[in-house]
Amino acid sequence: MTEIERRTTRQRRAVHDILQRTDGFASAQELHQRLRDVGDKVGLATVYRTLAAMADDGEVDVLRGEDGELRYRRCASHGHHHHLVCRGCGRVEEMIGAAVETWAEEAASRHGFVDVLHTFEAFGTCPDCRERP
Amino acid sequence: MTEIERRTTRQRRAVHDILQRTDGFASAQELHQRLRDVGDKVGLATVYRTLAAMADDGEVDVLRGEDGELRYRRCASHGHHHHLVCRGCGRVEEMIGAAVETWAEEAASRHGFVDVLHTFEAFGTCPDCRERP
DNA sequence: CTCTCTGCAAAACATTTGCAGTCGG
DNA sequence: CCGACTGCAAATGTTTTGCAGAGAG
Repeated sequence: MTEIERRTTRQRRAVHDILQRTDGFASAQELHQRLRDVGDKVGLATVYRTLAAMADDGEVDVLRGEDGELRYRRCASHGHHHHLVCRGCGRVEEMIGAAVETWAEEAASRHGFVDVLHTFEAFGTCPDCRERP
Repeated sequence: MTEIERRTTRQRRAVHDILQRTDGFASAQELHQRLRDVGDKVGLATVYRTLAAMADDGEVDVLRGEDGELRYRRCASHGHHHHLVCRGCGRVEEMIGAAVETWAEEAASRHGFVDVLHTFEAFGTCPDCRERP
């Protein structure tokens, strides 16, 4: 799946563009719908394949929502960081904290684990959505 | 879904028991299979419904595997904690650290978010599995 | 008795895959 | 031209749901 030649196609560009115009995370389904709304006809399967490829190449961030759905986002800050996602509007705040990283690494090595990757996601209600539920 | 009366049935007990005899996390599918192996006939749907109810009542820990599958475990330590799961054998180590909690809460309130829940999962390779890949 | 629980089959969903046709380089 | 890319439909795999009957209290 990795290190394969990628061609530049209309649909590839379309997915890339829609991702560029989208703040926060969006699922493949949502992106497909959004493309459809804009008039770009791209097959759902292609959206999935393209996103998978982009994620593979590290061009997009991926996270799994509370419901298990995969969500993608244009990769802005390339460093390792985590997210605070609003349940209501999907707005995303970034959380950067060396503390967690250190803690995770320390705990991992204490148990002798290697190749450890971790995910941290926080879901809550943002100020705006709190006012009008 | 919450605060509903729960009845004590054979299948309820069966699920509870199998969970009790299982170390680490297991998916609903796995538990259902295990029940079948033991001779306890319980419908798959019932396993799902029961696990959901138990999770709802805080009787079991729930975590979503890397593949998005939900996995359940008998709730040992009732406090809030996180997991270090071995990709190879599924072995689970618990990680307790006030630091993360504090950090998460602090970050959440800094952004004005409320009702914030967070998940942290670490996946790696344990010492045993490292030796024989 | 009453109301929750169960089983089974069907449905709902997100995601993947097989294939024949398309098209970038 | 060649092989990667696409669309569509069909397949997967997990989780949910509808409904009639069973059983706990």
